[in-house]
Amino acid sequence: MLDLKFVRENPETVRQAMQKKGEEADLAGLLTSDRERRDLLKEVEELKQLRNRVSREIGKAGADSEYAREKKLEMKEVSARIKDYDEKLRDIDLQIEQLLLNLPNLPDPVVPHGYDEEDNVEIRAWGEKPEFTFTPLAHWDIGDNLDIIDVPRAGKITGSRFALYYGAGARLERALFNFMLDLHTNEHGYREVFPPFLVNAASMTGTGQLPKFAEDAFKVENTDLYLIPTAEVPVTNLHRDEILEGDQLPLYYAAYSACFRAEAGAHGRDTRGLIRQHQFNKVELVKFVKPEDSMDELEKLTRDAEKVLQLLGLPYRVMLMCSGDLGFAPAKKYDLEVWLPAAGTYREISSCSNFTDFQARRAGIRYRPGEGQKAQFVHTLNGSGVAVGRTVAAILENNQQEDGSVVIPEVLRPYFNGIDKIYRGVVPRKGNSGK
RNA sequence: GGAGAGAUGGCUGAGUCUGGCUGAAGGCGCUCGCCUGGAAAGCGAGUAGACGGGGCAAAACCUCGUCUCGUGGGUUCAAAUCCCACUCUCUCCGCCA
Repeated sequence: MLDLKFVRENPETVRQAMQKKGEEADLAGLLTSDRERRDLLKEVEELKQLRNRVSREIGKAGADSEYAREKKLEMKEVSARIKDYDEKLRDIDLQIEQLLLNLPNLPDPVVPHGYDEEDNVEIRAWGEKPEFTFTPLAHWDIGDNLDIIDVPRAGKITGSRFALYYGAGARLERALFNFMLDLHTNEHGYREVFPPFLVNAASMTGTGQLPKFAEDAFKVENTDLYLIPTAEVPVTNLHRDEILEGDQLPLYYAAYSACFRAEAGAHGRDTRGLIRQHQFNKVELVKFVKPEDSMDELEKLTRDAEKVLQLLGLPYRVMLMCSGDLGFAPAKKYDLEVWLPAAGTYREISSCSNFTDFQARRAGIRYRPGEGQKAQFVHTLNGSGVAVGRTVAAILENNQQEDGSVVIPEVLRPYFNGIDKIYRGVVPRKGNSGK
């Protein structure tokens, strides 16, 4: 959310930002309502001042005094008018709130102008794309051949865009999020959080999923609760409506969670495999920082996410999102894209964003820079560290061997009792060397 | 699910029965000052937020006003205080992984 005062004083800046991002919102309506609100406010406050003053005087003069009898009728009238104004004001406040919640964040000046993913800028790339002496299979075929991923039965149990894992596949999923959490908590200084997977509407509004993107979320019937689309939502809302002390910052959190997305509007896209599921696992990194540090913190956060892919030996590139692909809430965003050899493309596996004070203002997350100083909004950041399902896909595809087996990345082997390969029928239990 | 208790500032805690300069006593904490070689103790002063108007080029800040005692409504000239609904927390019982 943008500051209403800022919007009032810089409408042209806001208009340009919307245009750059390709977002639509009723800016003119907002400015009109704001003007109307301030006019109303002035009138009603004058009436309230009058009523307050007279009420005090009635109290002093005594409720049965001549003065009281005379003024009571008059004030009854005033109260009725106040009530009338207050109702109008409440309507317009609500209107302003909604309009404001639908204004996108301002893009950072360094964000390149562009319209879609074609205009994103590659910042750096890492790793060697594997060379195959055979035609590499897609991960869904590998998973099927190894009997570790079962899509048909997940479809029977639940529906499309779900998968279930067996044996080494399930172990791989679990090994990955354990590895990621271990890395970020042990090496990168994040505090582990295990959050609720259901959140209320206020939390969804705080991070920006609501009201604009309601159709992307699963809502639990007969409740106010939503399945989280990312751990970003519960973790960022940890400090909703709080004032943090300046010396507490920066705060780093790492959270594993399942993520649930309706994928409305993605019909027919990525229908096969693990790339686009209604439910997937992810380790999310969330930071609360001082405004002046947030751009540096975004760089560090991105590096922390990259480290996961580096240790897993997965080739990837870092893309700076152009204005048109930036999205609603971020001011600046990097995507990490992992190499998927079967399709011969890079696919997004992590998204690292600086939201500046956009979420903080929505969620009321502030900090006190120093003793006696006025509280101001923190900057929030988050990034996937990283999406687990897509990592499984990337490992299966990049590490596949001609005999159909898949080499387990070195750093994951401790989670596999030392087994170094997944092949059909392998059981990663203790004492099984995998030979 | 049944029964009961509660929600007040950064924290703690009065005020609610008996409505009226109470945005709210006291304590703790914090800030500044005095004291001290320095510190503790002691003493003095200060210490909520949001919104709108005015001062200011603007921020900080100053000033005036309005709102806020879980949330929303009602009664009243006037509500932390009375009435209703809801939310949340705690205790006991039941059920349950």
